[in-house]
Amino acid sequence: MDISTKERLVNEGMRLFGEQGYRATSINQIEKAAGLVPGCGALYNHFKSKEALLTAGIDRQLDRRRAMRDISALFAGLGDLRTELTLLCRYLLSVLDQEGEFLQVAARTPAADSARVHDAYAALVDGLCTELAGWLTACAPDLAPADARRVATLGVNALLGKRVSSIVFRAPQPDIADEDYVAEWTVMLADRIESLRQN
Amino acid sequence: MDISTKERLVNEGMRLFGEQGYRATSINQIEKAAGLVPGCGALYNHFKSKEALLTAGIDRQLDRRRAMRDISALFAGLGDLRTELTLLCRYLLSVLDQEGEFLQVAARTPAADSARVHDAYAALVDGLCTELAGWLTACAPDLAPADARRVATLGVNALLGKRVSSIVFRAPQPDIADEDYVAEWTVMLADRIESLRQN
Amino acid sequence: MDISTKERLVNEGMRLFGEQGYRATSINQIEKAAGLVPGCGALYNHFKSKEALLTAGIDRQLDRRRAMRDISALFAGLGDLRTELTLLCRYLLSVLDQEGEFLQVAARTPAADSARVHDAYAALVDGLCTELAGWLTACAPDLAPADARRVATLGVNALLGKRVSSIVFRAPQPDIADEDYVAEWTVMLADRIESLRQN
Amino acid sequence: MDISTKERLVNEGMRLFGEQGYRATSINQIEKAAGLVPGCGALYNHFKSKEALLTAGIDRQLDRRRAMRDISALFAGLGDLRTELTLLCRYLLSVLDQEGEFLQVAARTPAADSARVHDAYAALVDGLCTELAGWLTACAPDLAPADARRVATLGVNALLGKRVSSIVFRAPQPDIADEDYVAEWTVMLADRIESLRQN
DNA sequence: GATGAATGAGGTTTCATTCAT
DNA sequence: TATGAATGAAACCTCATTCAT
Repeated sequence: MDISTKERLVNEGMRLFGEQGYRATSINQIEKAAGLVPGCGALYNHFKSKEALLTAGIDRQLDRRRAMRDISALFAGLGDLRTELTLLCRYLLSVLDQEGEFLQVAARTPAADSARVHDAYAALVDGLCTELAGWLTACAPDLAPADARRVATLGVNALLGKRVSSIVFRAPQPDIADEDYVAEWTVMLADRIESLRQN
Repeated sequence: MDISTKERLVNEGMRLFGEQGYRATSINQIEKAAGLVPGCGALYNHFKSKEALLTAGIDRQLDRRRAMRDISALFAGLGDLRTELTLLCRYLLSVLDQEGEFLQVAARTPAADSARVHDAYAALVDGLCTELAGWLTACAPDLAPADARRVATLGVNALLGKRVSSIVFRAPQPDIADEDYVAEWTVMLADRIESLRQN
Repeated sequence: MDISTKERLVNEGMRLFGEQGYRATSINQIEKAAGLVPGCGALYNHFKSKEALLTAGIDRQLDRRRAMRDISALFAGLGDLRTELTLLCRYLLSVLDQEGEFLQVAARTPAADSARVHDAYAALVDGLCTELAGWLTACAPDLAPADARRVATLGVNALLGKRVSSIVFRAPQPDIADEDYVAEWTVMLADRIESLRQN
Repeated sequence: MDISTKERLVNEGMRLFGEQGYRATSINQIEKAAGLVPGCGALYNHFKSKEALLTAGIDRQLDRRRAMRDISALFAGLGDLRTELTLLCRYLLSVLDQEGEFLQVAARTPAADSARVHDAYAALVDGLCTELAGWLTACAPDLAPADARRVATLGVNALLGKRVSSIVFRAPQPDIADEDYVAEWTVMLADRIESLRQN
């Protein structure tokens, strides 16, 4: 029920890193947000340094991601390509949404400040592409691996671009509803896969 | 050959803002990079404040963008949908590459620091979508505007996602060459448009 | 014996503000004078800003003044007008001497820097005039209030002018000893009051 | 008709020194107020340094004061002590008003910044006391010089206190009109002088 | 005589961190 | 575990002054 001080520090730290960037966020701000008296370095009772807090936040995000992995396997075998693609698209979007805070942090934290952040980003995107490619292959076994990979990458990027716009750049694309976007995405990928299978 | 101090300040400022973020970049760094003695506030002979330098940089980027606009009109009328789409895709990627520094700055500058930055981002993406949608409509006049917009947004996002990954998150997707990506993008959009025209 | 850092900061701050003026006094100077390492912003552990330090100093002065108030009541009822006036004159001078540091600060701090300082000054002088006028009335009940006020104001100003010269402008009037000045002041006011009573 | 740049610099410099203090006033402010482009050091075409400008301003004030001196001689010989004292009181007040800007500068400029300022202040007050004492002696030749000096000093201080309150501390004493103050001052000094003559 | 640019010094304030309590 | 205080470094920015034009 009670949430520990350490956890609160990670929560507020990641939130503020996402909003303002790592360098632009002061330890005072984090302490204040976590309900501690700012300026007293209470954070140092829980983390060795500011960077250690960031690392802990990233690691927590990686853990969460690992826990979510392979949920997409549940969607397989429904038989209908379009239905499965729709579910998968929604799944990918929800992953990106869950990673929204992390995406912000990664975007606002230059590689010089934390290599780990950028490794985690690369792993995230690569993981999603691999996941989607694997699913495409599972669902259309006669697809060439390179083809699957190419289509999957484009599919992931199309979703990533949309979410990055709204989450990182805070510029949502309000003229197109998520529903319609998912539908369009599904059609394009399904058509393309069917077209590739025929060759 | 001669490049004015003011221009050098904008150049180096935007470069550093892109690399490190606005807040994380110090005026000393910018002055040093521009060949001035740091710590003397020489920057303030040219700009009222750090934020004014950022604003000048954004405005310069907006000017450059305006100058590039409508070049895509040159590609129209080649007759072959796939050829035109290929050119257009390359054009969009080159625009994003030219805006790379700006994308970095925008990603690393929270809205609280500069609303103008985020307005410029929204204008950029919206402009590209509008441009692409307009081109699709010109090339397939029987396309419903909403359809064109949807396809265009997805197309732009697919490119944006790719470039943001490499430019902002410094996580290129090296397993797929740009050429192949362009080809895939072209095929998917062309197929989709042709499919939409038949209805 | 022990005097807290916060108190030391107020002490030294007010002393330096008095000597040099508020704007001309740097926080480094104050920190150094208070025995802290300058340039580290140690002052900010105790005060929100430079202005907060000034405000604290003014408030402390106001407190001290309140504590001194109405001591003059002790002098009343001696029966002899001249004796009482002499005591009162010495009292007023001692108040001004105690407020010497504050007078310096007020003189050297333009209203734009701190309205509170100038309010405090007005309250001080007005308080002294009121106090003296009240005493005159108590000691010569048939005096018209306006007459008492006028005489009191002139009496206070005559002392204020002398002390401001020496304290604020550092130009003492060494040709006349304080004792003689007090005597002259007493005679002039006593004569005037007696003259006013007869009408 | 045209007022030279140099003169404008002295005018605006003294005005700003009076309002804000010497240290708190920047050369940029003075240049801007004088209609020059700030930050270009145009002031240095006319004065060797900021302090030289202050010195020039003080010297100009001293010149003006010298030009006014001995005007009081005009009032002598009217025969009526009270009439002459009234005129003299008005004269002294007008001198203080004319020196208002200088009084501000002197109050806000610590001695460390300019010894000349404080010498000028001492000379001003001493001059006024001497002038008044001389006039008292001229008008009542049987007055002991020490008596005259004492009364004169008190008289000058009573006016100085009033004007310093309003000019330097910006705390006018609005409950008593200048007219009434002059009348009270006249009566008190006249009574006192007459009383001294009888002994 | 006026200006744009440069510079060393220093202004107020914030920051990450440490330490005694 | 939390806090108040201290500190070195560095942030943004201003200042007085100089110099070439």
